[in-house]
Amino acid sequence: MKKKKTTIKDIASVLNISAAAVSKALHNDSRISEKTKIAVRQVAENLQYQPNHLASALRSGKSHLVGVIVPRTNSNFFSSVIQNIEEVLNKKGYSIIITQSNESYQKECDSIDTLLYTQVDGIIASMANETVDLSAYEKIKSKGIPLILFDRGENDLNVDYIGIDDYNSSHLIVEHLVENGCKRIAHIGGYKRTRIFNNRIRGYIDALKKHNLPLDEELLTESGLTIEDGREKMLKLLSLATQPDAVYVAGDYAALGALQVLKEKNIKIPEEIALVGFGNEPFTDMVTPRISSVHQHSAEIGKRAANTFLKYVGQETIDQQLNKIILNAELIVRDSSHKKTSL
Amino acid sequence: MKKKKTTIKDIASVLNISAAAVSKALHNDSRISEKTKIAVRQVAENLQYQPNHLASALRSGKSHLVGVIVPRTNSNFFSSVIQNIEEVLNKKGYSIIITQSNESYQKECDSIDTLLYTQVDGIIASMANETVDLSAYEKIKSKGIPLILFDRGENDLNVDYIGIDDYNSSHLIVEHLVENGCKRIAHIGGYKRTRIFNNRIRGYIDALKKHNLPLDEELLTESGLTIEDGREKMLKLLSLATQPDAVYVAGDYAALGALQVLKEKNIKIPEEIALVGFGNEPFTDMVTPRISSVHQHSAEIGKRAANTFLKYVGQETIDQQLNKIILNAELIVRDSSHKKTSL
DNA sequence: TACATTTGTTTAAACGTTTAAGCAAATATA
DNA sequence: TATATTTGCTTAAACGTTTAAACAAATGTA
Repeated sequence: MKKKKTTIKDIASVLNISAAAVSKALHNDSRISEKTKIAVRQVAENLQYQPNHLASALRSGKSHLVGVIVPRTNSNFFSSVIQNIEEVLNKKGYSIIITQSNESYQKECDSIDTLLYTQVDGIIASMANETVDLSAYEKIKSKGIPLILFDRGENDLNVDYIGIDDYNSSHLIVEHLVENGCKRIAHIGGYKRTRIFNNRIRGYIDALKKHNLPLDEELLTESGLTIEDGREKMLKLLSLATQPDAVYVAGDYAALGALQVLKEKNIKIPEEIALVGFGNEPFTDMVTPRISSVHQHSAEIGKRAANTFLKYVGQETIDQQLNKIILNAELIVRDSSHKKTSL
Repeated sequence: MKKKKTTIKDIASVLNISAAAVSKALHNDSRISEKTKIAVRQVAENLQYQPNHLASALRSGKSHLVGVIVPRTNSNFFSSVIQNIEEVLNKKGYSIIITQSNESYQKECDSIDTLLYTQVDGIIASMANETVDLSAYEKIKSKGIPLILFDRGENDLNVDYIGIDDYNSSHLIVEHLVENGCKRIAHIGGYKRTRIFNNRIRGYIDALKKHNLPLDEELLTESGLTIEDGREKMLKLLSLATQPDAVYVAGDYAALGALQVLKEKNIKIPEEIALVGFGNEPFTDMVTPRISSVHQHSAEIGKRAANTFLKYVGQETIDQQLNKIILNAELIVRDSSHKKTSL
């Protein structure tokens, strides 16, 4: 019952030629006769030959494997990014190894170790919320492996980064809310230590200023942006002496939590309080009322990340720079923020 | 700038011992002195030694990599299964390579080839909707690599399978709908060629019989169960001479499509038509009205699948049997099927 | 005819590990 | 004391490829 795998040597011995000739034939080397090539391919087929990646990768020093680290896969954003990375890389003969950090720094370090151990040719990553210590990522750089960050990145690493213009997205949102007559706009934000959330907060603050709205510290909160966080922060906002008339939430899940609270309290959306999320998760279009949100061009981000990696392959020495690709995000206006009364 | 990676030989030459001794020291071999071990570990640390997986895997014949094939990762069910597979396997020193088939047979075949090429120690898979030709899967078996199927499986392959009791789930649903006074229950099903959907259809038919309800062929449809399919099939049901008073949809996305149509037509749910989905995707609890659905114990399925794989590791000859683990599913009753009037 | 080039192949080393076998020194056993 | 066992290491082969170097035979060139 023990299945012995066919190797290049088996093919060689059938044809009475050397293993090297077989290897070259399979790689279509110009110095091998057409006759031999055909014979080799035939025998390979018959014996169900499957090349051994471990051996070729070891010898050639290229594993043709790329590691992808994401906080989680069950968000539409990340799974779409992954899908597009895979699509681009598969075409070039690369496979990807996906790992989830579950927003845990420890898990992220483990993932990096596993990927380096597996001898990946490159790593494309989006950082966990928790991550502040960059030493694990420095390790990747020190191995001379290309590192590409997307969405959740860090300037200090001086590597390629692909993301959307978070700062400007906040401007789009605030502008939209102001146009709909909102004057007291709250922001349920992510943790400032994560660059993208910091940018959204800065954008929010500057946009308020631009529209001559006062910044009320009570209306600005930080959290992990889970559904539960959204509920909690929304309840807090509702308990204020003067409630906001709009809430801009930096993540769709938290926006959903906020929505639930508003509905439970029978607060009219968007008439009494307008709501805008971030990420354009499919469910924003499914709930009632449908939640306005920001589309992050996940497909484009995935493709760009993959192509950025490909730029480095074959390069002798990898000398990475802080090279940012910033895409314009798009505000998708839906029921939750579109006051028909203001038309 | 070119970073040369530290090998076992580098450590050996620093300490003036053989590479073999280093290897053994790192593996805590009993025949190596404590003194040497400490020295080796110290030097390894200093030189930032990272073992080369390719070399050890090639030599030992074990890659400690497991392939996971799913139709897609952006469904809560699959991502939860994956997360649990990973959790169990990581603890035992295995990493996983995730691939998505996107419900395409061709992509599935490519994935299998890639995984075999990568020399994975096993494959855990859920089949694409399209798949009818099993030869790619036979190939896995013929290589003597353990193959474990979950959710979407196939009896003919005679391998381990983990899933829920689809047949009985249909009974639970029909029973629940009957209890809520429904008499004309439609079923928007998946394609019969996929075992799980076939089982749901069989369960639906038998459950109707059990409750003395007539089977009306008009009320039973097959599709790919996308949102669009759900919309289409629902519209068709509404165009019938006598409309159903309940619809059981074999997938949550299609159920969502059906819900949208019902809401657009201002049909009261569940009073006029009750609705039940399948899969318990998070959004079923987010939409209005919240959709009743079947919880598939994704975490448990993931854990069981991983443990089933682990059962085979180290075994000289893999002799797989059709070994089914069938878990009881759970019906989560929500607004869309709970007629308060019947209380 | 003599030499150069091209063609088609072989040989052998290398990639970084693991591991069976061997061996000398130290320690235990009788 | 002589022999057996254990300890701690080394040597060398192996895993399945790739690839530089070598080489014989065929073909081209002058």
